[in-house]
Amino acid sequence: MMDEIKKILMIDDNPNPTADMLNMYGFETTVCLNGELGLTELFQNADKYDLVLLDVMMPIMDGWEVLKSIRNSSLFKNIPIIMLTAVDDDYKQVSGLKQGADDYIVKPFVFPNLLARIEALLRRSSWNKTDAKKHEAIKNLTEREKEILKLVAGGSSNSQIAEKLYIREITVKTHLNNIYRKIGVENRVQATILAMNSGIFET
Amino acid sequence: MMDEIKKILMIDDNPNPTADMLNMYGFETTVCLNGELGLTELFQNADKYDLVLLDVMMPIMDGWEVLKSIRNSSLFKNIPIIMLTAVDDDYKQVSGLKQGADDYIVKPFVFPNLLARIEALLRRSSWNKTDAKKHEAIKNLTEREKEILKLVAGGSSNSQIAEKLYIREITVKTHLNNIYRKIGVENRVQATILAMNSGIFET
DNA sequence: TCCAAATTTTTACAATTCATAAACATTCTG
DNA sequence: CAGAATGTTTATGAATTGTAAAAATTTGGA
Repeated sequence: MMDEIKKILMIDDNPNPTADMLNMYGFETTVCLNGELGLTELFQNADKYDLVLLDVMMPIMDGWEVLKSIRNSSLFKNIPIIMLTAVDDDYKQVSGLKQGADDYIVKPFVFPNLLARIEALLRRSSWNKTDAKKHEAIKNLTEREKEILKLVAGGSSNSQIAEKLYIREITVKTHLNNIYRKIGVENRVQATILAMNSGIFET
Repeated sequence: MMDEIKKILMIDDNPNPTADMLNMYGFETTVCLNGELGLTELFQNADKYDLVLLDVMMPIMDGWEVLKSIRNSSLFKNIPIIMLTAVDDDYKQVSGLKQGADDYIVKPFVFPNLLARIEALLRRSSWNKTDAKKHEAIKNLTEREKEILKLVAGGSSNSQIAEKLYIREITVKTHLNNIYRKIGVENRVQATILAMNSGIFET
């Protein structure tokens, strides 16, 4: 495997010059100027980012709320998150770590300090985009495939699925094999687990 | 099916005379004097109760917190809950309904009023103790069976499970069949779904 | 200790699901 | 319209999973 360029999602209404500096140091930094945009960007590109930089002080939706939303998604249980706290508020920092931040840094900060923390976190992080990639893959299934996956994840057998969809059982099998290949799993149980965790069937 | 006696869980630090009245009207009412006891009782007898009466004004853990805890459990997504609000606080009532209460009644109330709401709710409720029974059944599996179910719900195949537990694959199959029978499912996907929702593997 | 019950393991056979490859119809898109 | 993507169908062998009955082991109480 090659060492890829690490991608950082920076959610901050005032990201400069940090974002530019990070890019100069070899990262690829995407900036979102408020929490909602940040969440949308992250959720829509689940397999893209290696780390999130999250500012606490933002209008509308503050960093703690964004943090909670990210961690509430089973998809992002492990993505590294560094909080940028504007004030040296010990209580909040501790509660932030409790809520699932991996580290925090107090603003204003010295850039090498941030850099060191980012690199340390990336080094020891177990965050692996494989799962996220699979969730992405689920979203990219065709409608028919999603329909079938949904039924599988509901506990139906192939023959029951065939009956419900008015197609042959053998067709179901073919679809399933395509699904397994596309989402990178080996059998229907793994597909079920992925489908349940992906949450795409809630809408 | 016979019409069984409906069982009510009343979580209230001052349940009289309501509980007695309900029993006189043919319900079987269990009283818990605070939120924690109530939650424990409910969770330990997941397949017992048909409806929860929940007082808002309680020391330590108020009714809204209890409500949240109940609804947070995937097991009790649908159990009917009536909140007993001590003050006519519109905001709280609305937010309570939003948080998952099915109805509320303002204290002090006229008993027939409560009775009517309970009966209406029970009539139209889709709450069905089947799922809860299955979750109970999972708890009652033997250690070995739980171990195997956990591995199944993790996506392992029978041969992988056999390898991990140092037993024959054929033994795994037998255990699985016993598991299916005990928890009332038909195949490993259904067992997986149940296991994931039961949450018993979090401890 | 000894028995009975529960748990765990094993066997043999039946059924379902999976893998692979190929063809063809339909729908979507530039 | 042509090409691409999607959906359906077929066929066959391999692998995995499910069913039923029974033997071995462990556990707990009389």
